Amino acid sequence: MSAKDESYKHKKVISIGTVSEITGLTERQIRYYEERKLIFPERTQKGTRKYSFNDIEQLMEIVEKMEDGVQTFEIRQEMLKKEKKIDEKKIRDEMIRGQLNARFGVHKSP
Amino acid sequence: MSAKDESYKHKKVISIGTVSEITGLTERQIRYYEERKLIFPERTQKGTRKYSFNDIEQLMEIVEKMEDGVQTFEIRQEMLKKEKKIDEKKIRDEMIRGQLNARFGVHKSP
DNA sequence: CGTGTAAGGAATTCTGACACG
DNA sequence: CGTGTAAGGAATTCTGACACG
Repeated sequence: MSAKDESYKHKKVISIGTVSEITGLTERQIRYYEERKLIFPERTQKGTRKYSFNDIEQLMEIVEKMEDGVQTFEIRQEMLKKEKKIDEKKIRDEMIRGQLNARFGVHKSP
Repeated sequence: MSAKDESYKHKKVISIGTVSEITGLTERQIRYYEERKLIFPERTQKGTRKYSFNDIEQLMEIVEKMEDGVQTFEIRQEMLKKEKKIDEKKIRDEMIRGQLNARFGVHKSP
């Protein structure tokens, strides 16, 4: 996926009414999941929430988990675990990259 | 590009205020370009316009052409020409496919 | 805990029109 | 032709709170 496609997915441009239509959730529910830190819309200057397609996908996953009786608190914990794993992978990758550079790296500026 | 990425690009979910922010155009301008048939937003049930990322890109191109002194009428004509070319290619492709099928095609149902 | 709802206000969007040029 | 603007109305969104359970 190119960087451009990524920007489509992550750019926060969709207002809550549209998100409600797409996901089938009420605005109340969508705001509540934000309160529980499951999604993180941006705000315009005057305070209206803006969501990305990625947020919508996240909401779809939340819906499924809620239907399985999972509580928002647990969903949040799962999210934090996943983030942690990703961060750890990043650190590992950077370490490998750093060591390769230290031994075989090309130094561009003199 | 996968079908999913395509849907991000073409799904009409962005309201005019956001489009205005992103493109730098006034709402007046955006509505006018619609009147001139340069863009085709969808409408919600209650009549508010919804744009896609593709529409935004289209608007960016319009901006450049307008800066070059091209009139909306001419921009529309260019668009129609391009569409025509695409349609012609589609027909050619389908004819080739059809002929291949007629001679060597596999018939799935007996 | 998760969600519905009524309340009041602020911001958004829409249309049709007049204006300038 | 392309765009600005004031006008009036309708639809959207926001917050904080009460309710149920």
